Amino acid sequence: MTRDAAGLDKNFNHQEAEARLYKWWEESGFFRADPAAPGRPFVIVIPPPNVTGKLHMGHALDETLQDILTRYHRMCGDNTLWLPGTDHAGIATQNVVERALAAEGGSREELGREKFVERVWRWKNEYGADIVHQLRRLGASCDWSRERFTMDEGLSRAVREVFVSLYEQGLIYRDYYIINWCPRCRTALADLEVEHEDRPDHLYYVRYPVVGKEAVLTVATTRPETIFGDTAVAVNPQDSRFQDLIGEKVLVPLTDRVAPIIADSYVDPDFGTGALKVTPAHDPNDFKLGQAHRLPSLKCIDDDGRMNQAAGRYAGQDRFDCRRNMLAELEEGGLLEKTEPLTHAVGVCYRCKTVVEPNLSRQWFVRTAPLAARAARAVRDGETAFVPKNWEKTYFEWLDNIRDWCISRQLWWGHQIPAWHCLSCGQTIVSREDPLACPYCGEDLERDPDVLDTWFSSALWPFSTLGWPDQSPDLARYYPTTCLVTGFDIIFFWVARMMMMGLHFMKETPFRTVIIHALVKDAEGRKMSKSKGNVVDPLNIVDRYGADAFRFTLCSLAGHGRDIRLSDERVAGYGKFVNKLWNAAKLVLNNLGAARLSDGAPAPLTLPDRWLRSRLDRTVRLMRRHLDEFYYDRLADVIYHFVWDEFCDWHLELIKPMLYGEDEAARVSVQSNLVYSLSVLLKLLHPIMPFVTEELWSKLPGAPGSLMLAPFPEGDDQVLDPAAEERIGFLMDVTRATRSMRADFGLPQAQKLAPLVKCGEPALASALEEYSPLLLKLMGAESLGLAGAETAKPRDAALAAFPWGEVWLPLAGHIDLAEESRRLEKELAGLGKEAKAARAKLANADYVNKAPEEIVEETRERLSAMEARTETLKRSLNLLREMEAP
RNA sequence: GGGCGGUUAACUCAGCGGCUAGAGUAUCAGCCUUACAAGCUGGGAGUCGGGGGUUCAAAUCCCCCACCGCCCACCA
Repeated sequence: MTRDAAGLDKNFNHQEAEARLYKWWEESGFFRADPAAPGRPFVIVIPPPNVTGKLHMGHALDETLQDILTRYHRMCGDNTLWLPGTDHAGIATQNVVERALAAEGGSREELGREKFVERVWRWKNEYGADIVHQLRRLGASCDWSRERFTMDEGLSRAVREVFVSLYEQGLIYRDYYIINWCPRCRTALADLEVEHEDRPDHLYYVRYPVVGKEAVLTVATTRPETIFGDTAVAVNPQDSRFQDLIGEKVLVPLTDRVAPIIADSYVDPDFGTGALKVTPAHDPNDFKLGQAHRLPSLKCIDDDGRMNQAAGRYAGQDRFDCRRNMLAELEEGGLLEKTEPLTHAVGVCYRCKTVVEPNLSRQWFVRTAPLAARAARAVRDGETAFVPKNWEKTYFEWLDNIRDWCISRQLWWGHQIPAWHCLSCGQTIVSREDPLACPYCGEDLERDPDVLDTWFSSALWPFSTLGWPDQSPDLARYYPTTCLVTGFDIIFFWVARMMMMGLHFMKETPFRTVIIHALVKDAEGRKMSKSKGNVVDPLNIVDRYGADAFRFTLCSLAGHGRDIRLSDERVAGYGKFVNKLWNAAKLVLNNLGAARLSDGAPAPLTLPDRWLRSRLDRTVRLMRRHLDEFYYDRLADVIYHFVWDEFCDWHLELIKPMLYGEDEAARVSVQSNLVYSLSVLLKLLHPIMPFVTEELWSKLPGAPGSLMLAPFPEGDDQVLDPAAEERIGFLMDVTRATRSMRADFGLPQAQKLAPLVKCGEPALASALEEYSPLLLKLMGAESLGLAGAETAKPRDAALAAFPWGEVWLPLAGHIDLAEESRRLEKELAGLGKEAKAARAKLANADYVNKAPEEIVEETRERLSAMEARTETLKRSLNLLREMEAP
């Protein structure tokens, strides 16, 4: 590829530059944080991706938003740390390795616990790094020297310390309870880990003969197989239909057991038959009823989802096979009254979608009430704020209704619970150090086989990664963290639990701001999923359009909504933006003369330069505001339009004549402003588009070191220049009016024009005189004249009216009178409508009296300007009519 | 059952009490103007989901309705 004088290729070669620049940044240690360094801390801990994961759009969005903040604050001179890492993802990872084993014809049971865990570690070390390397492709400026893993030694120590402390404080306990059980994963699940899906199903009406009476009690159930675990039938005590049956007994169908008929107000008389079968071992509600009425619990389904001995001859059958088979038997025996279709919510495992089986078992729980109350209070008191704020309601909703958290999992991959059970005396020991023998009786101990919920260790992430429980320098300097950036799907799973643990153990909120972003959907708004085949691979986008274009796209889409629709066209559009920037820089860099950035900020001399500096300053302020308030979409919008519209379309075009001209003083002034303003643009863009900006920075004469470490621009009242903005605004009006009239009259580009401007304001008129040469090319004009106050508009000239005056375009021989009349009439009509509305407002006494003074004043000014323009247009139109008339 | 969003141009979205409701894409017309045709210039395009209310003023605030989506939930 050919390079120009400034050393720039024709286009930005993102493939080559991204790899090279990232390597340079990383090797130079630019990402590394130093707790001993000065500066206000700015800290983000990454939401750790699962080691099993491949980088998907959700990560890409999440990491991009974090990197934008990180790079911005690093440039602001803050002591910035973005701490990366991965999560061991208990069930997910175990599933992956089990599948691999199965493919080899093995199983984890065959291998045994120790060997299996070794095998998972090998898998993790081999493949777990994938996602971490993929993050680098996006330009993520994480401090890789601090990378952590939820099962590394330090974090494991933190987990153990937390478990033991909570146990000692009575906030962790072990008990029999009905929990959600996944028969496929063969583990308990927390309530949160159960997803509810509406599925079409059936309601079966089953007859329970009443013992010693002719009566039959019919019960409606969706799960007839649990009949084998029935230990009562319940009715509502108010229900007149069943008064004489309360206290009697029924024969449980297909068994030889009898069960009492009990009364409880929980039963809804209007559902089904008003009678409810009670299976305390396999239904949470029934479990409660069982406790209240001291009913026995009878399990009829085993941990693998098969019926047990309680199911008699159905023992060993899968629960759903059993259902089918027993229904046939009920039918035959005349015990099935009827079957109705029913759609209801079925709980399924969030990992494998298997229908969960509520199951009575002994598990470990966290007593959440006190922790949750504190976590809610921290947000109510403003110690932590959500952005956007409305997510706080969701957060409160969950915390205020929280139930105890089941944390034990019957898996092998994870943090094994530090509890030992004495085989002899039955005591349980929970300890920081592995005990050798039972402290109560001296006999042998057996370690509790269960591991902890993956989210238990993630809950500690903001402080465990910084060295806790040790009082490390990192912990002292970087806790609490500043921002947490994540999707709303894990507010409960993760955010709320980090709040609980952080507040409990660190006595301080884990982060000041929680930035909740939308979820990335496909272009049609559908969730991306493998089964739908609509998954877009972020790395494929990066390959095709470059990380910068991709990041800019994600930034521009990251409004405060609920979902983000990613389309290829959008990314392609921002790819063009990268190209635009590249080319603008090429123009600048190839025409700088001797100007160097190290010469310092120039004193702006020419009007276009003063204008640009002023506009740039406003842009800097806006960018900072949007960055500080996390308005990513506005951030992208502001810089996009500044670069494209103001810098490229106007400034560069305005200064070209001076840049290429003979006047050396003007040229040098323009050049020094160019090198300076380009440098500011690159800084502003860098957090969003790190690669192309760094590459251009390296070509900027006199630009020191890496752009990553350059100071982010600040607003400067000295360069705000409203007068320059007004003058350039006026020159733009003239230019646009002329262009527009050319188009309206269909004049070819080759046709040179000679517009005249009539302007009563001396300051503007003098700007026109001075800078009209710069405009000629933009308008395709050969001359641009200033009409004196007494000059009348030539009869054959087209007209454009402005608050400051008029633009006339003499069109001898070209003017189409009818066309010009149409133009003016259209303009007048629009103006008339607007003026009418303004007049109506001002005629309204209520408006004049009640609206704020400045609003009313503004309306008055607008109206008088409109009236002046209307007059001008009318005069011109009358003139035309006279000419048209024979 | 409870809660939260959304409905604005052909498409994707922004605006959330006060300039003639904006942008990108798409579209139409004219241009290869020595940074960029991945470009330049000009234009067209919207009863802001429906209905009611509050207000001097409503896309914006309140109520009702319709449709779409999401989350939470132990009615079998």
